[in-house]
This record gives sequence, structure tokens and C-alpha cells, in this order.
Amino acid sequence: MATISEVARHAGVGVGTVSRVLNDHPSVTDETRERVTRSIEELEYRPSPLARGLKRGRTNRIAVLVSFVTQPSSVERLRGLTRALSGSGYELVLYPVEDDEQRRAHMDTLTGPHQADGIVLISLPLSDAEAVRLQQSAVSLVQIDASHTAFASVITNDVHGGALAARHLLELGHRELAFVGDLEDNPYGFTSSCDRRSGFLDVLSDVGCAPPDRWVRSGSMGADSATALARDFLAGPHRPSAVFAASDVQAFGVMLAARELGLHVPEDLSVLGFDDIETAKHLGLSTVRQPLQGSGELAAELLLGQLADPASNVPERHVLPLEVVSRHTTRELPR
Amino acid sequence: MATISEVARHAGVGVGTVSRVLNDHPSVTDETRERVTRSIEELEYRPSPLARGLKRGRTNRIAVLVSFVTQPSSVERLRGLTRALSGSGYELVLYPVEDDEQRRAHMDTLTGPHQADGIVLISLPLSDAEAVRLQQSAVSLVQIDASHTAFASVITNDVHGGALAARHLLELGHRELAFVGDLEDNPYGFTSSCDRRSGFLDVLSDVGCAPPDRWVRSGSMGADSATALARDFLAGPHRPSAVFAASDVQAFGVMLAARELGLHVPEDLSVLGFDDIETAKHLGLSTVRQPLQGSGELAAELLLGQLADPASNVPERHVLPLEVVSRHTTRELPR
DNA sequence: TAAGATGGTGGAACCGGTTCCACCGACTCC
DNA sequence: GGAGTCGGTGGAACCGGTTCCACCATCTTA
Repeated sequence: MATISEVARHAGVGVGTVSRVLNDHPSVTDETRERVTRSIEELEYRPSPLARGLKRGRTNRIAVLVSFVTQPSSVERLRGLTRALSGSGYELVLYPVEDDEQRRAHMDTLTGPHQADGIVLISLPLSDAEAVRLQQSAVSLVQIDASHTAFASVITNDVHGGALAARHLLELGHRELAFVGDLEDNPYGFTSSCDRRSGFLDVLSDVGCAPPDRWVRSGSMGADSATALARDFLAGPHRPSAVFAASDVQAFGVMLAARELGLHVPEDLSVLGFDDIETAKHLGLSTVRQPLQGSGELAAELLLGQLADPASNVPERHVLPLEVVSRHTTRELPR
Repeated sequence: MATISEVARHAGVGVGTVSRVLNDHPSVTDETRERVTRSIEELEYRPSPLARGLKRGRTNRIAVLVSFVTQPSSVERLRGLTRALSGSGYELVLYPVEDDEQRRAHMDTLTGPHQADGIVLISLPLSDAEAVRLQQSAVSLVQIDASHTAFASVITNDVHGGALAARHLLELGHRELAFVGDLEDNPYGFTSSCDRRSGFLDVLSDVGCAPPDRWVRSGSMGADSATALARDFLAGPHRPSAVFAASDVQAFGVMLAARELGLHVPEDLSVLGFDDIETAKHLGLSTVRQPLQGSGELAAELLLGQLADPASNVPERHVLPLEVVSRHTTRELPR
């Protein structure tokens, strides 16, 4: 594998000149540039990102911390990120977080020298202590689905989303409504599920349709616990006519419970999800859409902006719009 | 940010000694080691991976090339990879491939110096020319769902999988069978869909149940085209009693077509998928399971083995088992 | 024509580690 | 007691780039 000095010797110039050609420095004559370019091609030379990074103090890498395993919505955000990052010259290094210890270990790594020029956090709220350390290490950082004030963030209004869900189901004529969501004290401090619930319940209370407690349930993240919870209140003689789930995955869990009990969706039960992950479209799930891929794209653009011009770093909140997408799992009740 | 020479000065030793402490070299007295360790902690020193990599000629990075956007099954393989790689000391750099040009660009990058110690290819068959270049660059490589003979691979027997699907549906009493899969001439040269189809059709022919041509359909990857194809043959007066889809995503597409036409699954139509992606479980889809996460884990282990002991590099094929998982979308036909 | 400005170029120093070689003191052995 | 061995250590050289400074040829200006 050729090095820059071999290229220099081959072209009969100094290493500085080769470096200038590589970096499009203007003060090289066309004739010299041409000769160097030819040598580069003949020797199939490619510069070492390690050596370059060491000298420049930059890595051309963007670290993405994501609780990868548990959340399909995170995968969609990641897709948006990869799309917006492709062709930017930055590489994407994945730091999957499965538990709190991994999360700490990754944070520790990333505050070290020469790790990444920028960081994107997906659905991982920052503690104040972490925020301070990250600020000291002077790295650019953008949050998705979390919003510590020290850094820019891309979020949605979950309370509003819950309210949208409630109003949609009310408009369809439903009055007997249930909710299935995540536990409040989950390992990472997400609040989105709770916010969606309170937005949902507030609207219902306002119109006098507050559901009984046993129709408002929370379990650990994932479809399985949603199935168990829904089985519980769908089995009884008096059951809700519609269920709002705090995520599409949980909505699938509810649908599975319904199927097991011989209930047809949407004839016997309407199910409304939240997120609009790709499978929701494939399966015709009605849901409250948030722009998942869009959140990744926006985060990437913000980060690239900060990296291109560090002075422009304002820790602004970007609130993305929500919208109800009505597909085949909700239906209007006959009066 | 402290450097190794600052640590050396602070501890009153030479840089060599600090380096030896960092790398657990035995010839350091406990007393010196202790003093250096204390200085490291006091200065919050962390070594630069760039400098280390430059000198050692290794990057401690593993590159994963994956056609990320189109395939949920690839995401599951990626999960297996991340899990097996966590704690290995290697970082995972993602190279998402969206088109052939990106794929070439990434291949070109990765054959350069100091890029990655190992490469994992997910569902991206290698050309001979690429294989030669990769061999020259002396990088370790493991393929998943592709099997160029030059490198180790983790695969399944797709023909066998198609046969399993056929036999399962026959056992349930179905005789009127349809197939939906990918186009043969897809951009990346996948053959899995075709192999599954031929395994499926061979068994059906053997028992005299070969379906008519209009029940054997192929479209571009994804649920949408599957919906369109299925709508076509499900709408007619004479329709199949069961559909085998070459992937779970396409099975979802078929289910959506059924729902649109007012057909209930499995009462009016049995649907069998292939892959067993996570959503398949959530939705109770019957499917031919291949160990997706397991494929990622095995690939990671193989790669780590090669990296730990380059002499052990044998380009072996590892064929993973297949199994029919019967859930709620297939049912036994009454006689 | 001499002095100064200018643009192109070569090469040393440097980024922050690892590794090898030289050195030193202590210990062993004849 | 002197030669040889050995474990521990310091520091220079090196990995492969970038960048700055010095230098030179050419051109401008007095």
C-alpha cells in the first residue's frame, strides 16, 4: 500500500506538494497537479484516514448512540440519519445501548480524544452531569426524541399526539376507550409514553369519557406485555370499542390479543398506534404519525451544519409535526 | 486533553513505561505501575485511538456493509452483529448501501489503508473482481446470506426452505397454492427468493399440485408490490387457499391485500412467510424461520476468530437450520 | 540594475501513540 | 572480585499524513 512519500518520489515532487494536491490547495500549478494526480492513480494511492485524522485532530466520524434492540422506531430514525449522512464524507459509527452500563461506557469513550466529531443521541435523555462532560469535550451533539437544553434537539409534542389520538377516536364515535403504554420508570427515563397517555386522558376527561382504571394500562416496552395487558381487559364481558397504544409495536401486541380472543379488527375493536413505523403501513395500522426518518434527517443536517460552522451552534429545539393516519384498524361506529 | 507524555512527566517515568502499563506489558514493577495508574486517573487520560491505530496498523473497527433501507431482515442480522461485537473492543462502522454506486464506493474505500480490520457483508453477493481486490488488501471478511468461495459465509439453504413451506401447507390440507416473491434480476443479484420459489414449486409438482402461472408471481422487493400482485389473483372467483411469500414483509403485503378484499386470514386464506422477523412474532404470522440474529452473531464470532488468529482463516460455509413456525395466519383445511 | 514582492515548492516538525534498542543496577557464578 | 546475565526503564525512531517556514525563480517597480 503506497504512502504519500512514495507518491512524492514517483512524481518527482515533495510530500507537501502531494498533500496540497490531495486537499485542493490552490497554489499548485496545473502541470504539477496533473503529474501528481497521475502518480496517485498509477500507484493506486489512498490516504490513511488515521494519519490524516491524527494530524488534523478530527476523525470524520459521527457516533450514533441508540437503544437499538428494543425499538423499531429507532431503526427508522437511524435510516434517516444514514440517508442524510451518505455522501457527507462522515462515517457513521454505531454505539448500540442495551443497558445503563453500556450507555455509561459509551459516554465515557466518546468524551475521550479523537473519538468522533459529532454525536447523535436517539431516545436517550442526558443527565446534567453527562451534559457538562460533553460540553467540556467540545463535541457537537444533537438529540433526537430527548431535549436537554444544552444541546440542539429534534422532538415532537407527545401530549399533543395523545390528544390527537383521543379526538380522532371520539370523532369516529367511540366512547369506550382504553390505553396501553410503557411503564413510567423505564431504565432510560423516557417520558413519551406518559405524555401521550396524559394528552389522551385529558381530552377524554374533558368530554366526560374518562375510561376506568383497568382500561388504562402500562407494561414494559414491547409487544408481549401489550398483548398480556390487552388480553386482560378485552376478555371481560364489558370491553372497550377502541384501544390507543403508545407505540405501533404495542398496537400490534393489542391486535394479537384481539386475534387470540377471536375479535376482528376493526369490526369488533378499533386499534390506533403511535409512530407510523414501516410495518404499520404494510399492515394497514391506523396510527399517529411522527416523521421518524425525517427526525434522523433533520438531526443529521443540524449536526453537519454545526460541524461545518461551529459558531452556528445554537441549542435549539425543533418540534416536528404529528398527524393521524387512518388506515384499516380503526372504523367509524354506527350510531 | 492529556497525552501520554504528560502522564509520563506527571508520574516521573518515561513514555515507554506508560505505554507498557496501558498495554499490560509484564515487565513493569507493581510500584511503578501503581504510580502510573494514579497519574492516568488524576489527569483523566484516555489514549487516542487514532495515534494507536496509526502505529499499530490496525483500527479496531469492523465495517458492516448492508442494504439497510430495504430489508428488515438485514436489521435483525445487524442486531445479532452488534450484540456479539459489544465488549469485543471493536467498533462497528455502518456502510449503508442504497444503490450500486454506493456499494462500489464503499468497496473502494474499504480496500484502502487503515479502514477496517474486518468486514461483514450482509446480503450483498461479491463479484470475483471484488473478491480478488479484497483478498489483496488482506482484510478479514465474512459474508451473511451470500457465499463467494473466497471468504467464510453464513447462509441457509433456501431451496430447502421453499420445500419446507410447501410440505407444511400440504400437510394442512391445502392444494390450491400461490407464491409471491422478488424479481430474479434485482439490482444486487440476490437469488434467495428464486431458490425459495423453486424449492416450493418442485415439491408441489411432485405431488401434482403445481399452481397455474398467474398464481406464481414476482415483483420488486417490498410489501407494496406483493399487495398489488396478491390483489390480482385474490380478486378472481377462483382463488388459492394459501399463499407462500418469499419474505415476511411480502407476506404482510399479501395480508393487506386480503384485508382490502374483505378476506379474513386465516379463515378465508392462509398466509405463510419466510424469515421470522420480529414483527412476524408480534403479529402472529406463520413463517419459515431462519436464525436472523443468530446469523449476525455467528458472523461476528467467525470474524473475531479470524482477527484473533489470522492463521485460522478458512473460507468455510456455515449453513444455518430452517424451521416452520406455525402461528395464527395458517390453518388446517377441513376435509 | 538592484531591491522588493510574489507564487510555487521542498522538507522539517509535529500529531500521540508503540516498539525496539541501549543502558543501568543488581544478582549470579566461576 | 570481575565477567556475564537479566529485569526494569528511558527515549529515539517511526507510523503517514498536514502545515508552516524557508527558499528560489520570476516578475514588478523605482
